[in-house]
Amino acid sequence: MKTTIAQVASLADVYSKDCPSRAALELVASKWVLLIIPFLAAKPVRNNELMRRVQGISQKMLTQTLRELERNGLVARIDYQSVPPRVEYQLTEMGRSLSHALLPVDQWAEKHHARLTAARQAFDEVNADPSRGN
Amino acid sequence: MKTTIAQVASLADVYSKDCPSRAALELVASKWVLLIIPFLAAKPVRNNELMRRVQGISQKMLTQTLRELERNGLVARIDYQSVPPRVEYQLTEMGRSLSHALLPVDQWAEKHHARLTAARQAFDEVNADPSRGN
DNA sequence: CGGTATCCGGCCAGATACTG
DNA sequence: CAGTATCTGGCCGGATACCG
Repeated sequence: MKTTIAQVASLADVYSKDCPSRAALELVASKWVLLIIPFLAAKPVRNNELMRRVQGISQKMLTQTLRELERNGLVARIDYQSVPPRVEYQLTEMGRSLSHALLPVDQWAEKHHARLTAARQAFDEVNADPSRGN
Repeated sequence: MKTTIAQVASLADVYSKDCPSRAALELVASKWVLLIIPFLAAKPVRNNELMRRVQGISQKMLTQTLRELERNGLVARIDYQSVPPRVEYQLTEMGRSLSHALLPVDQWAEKHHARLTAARQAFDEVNADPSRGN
């Protein structure tokens, strides 16, 4: 698997300022989307479990993200109309196709984060504030 | 190619609030990174060409994004020290591995944007502001 | 050409309180 | 349990002007 010039050349729309595919890209360019979509790929999940498993997300951001994903047809919201309330979120078919694209990104982050940190530290050391003078 | 439960279960760190891999994910969760990294995969590119091809980006955001990618070891900045100035940006090996993960996301956006738009319009119609009352 | 520096409005997102 | 409503500070990013 190698990125070829032909593959990149095949991309055109996303580089166009006003193409709707740019909007699609911006929808996906979100850390919460990057976490939630692959998480839903395993099984339908309730609001509460997402709150616990996607650490650091607030109820507000969770609802907001899920709503936006539902609005764009990526996630289906299943309300069981029961008491106490029970709501499940699951991927649509289009959502599943997205999870196939996003999972490798998450895996990449887990695999390379140590090298990123090392590179960052090296860079910051070389470019340390010269006004301190040493 | 199908996303399995095992694959998602293999992800752990990114869902942890304080793991560095979360920071790695947030670095990538940017529309400009999503556009610039795959674009550099084809060949080394100059600042000026990026400005023209990545439509809508400002000089400020371009420099800021490239600097952050360079800092994290994903992009190398080649300054030819010539007059007039000539600077090229190219992917490092780690940057190339990232482009392999990001290209499918861009392709997904181009392929599905029409369905996203359609879903959004349908959703907004059903959930139209009820206070208007009809 | 390839950047910096500075200003500033707008929206993002956290905190908090409340609801069916 | 699964949300909504409201307030607010912070920072993101566009616009503009300047520099080697």
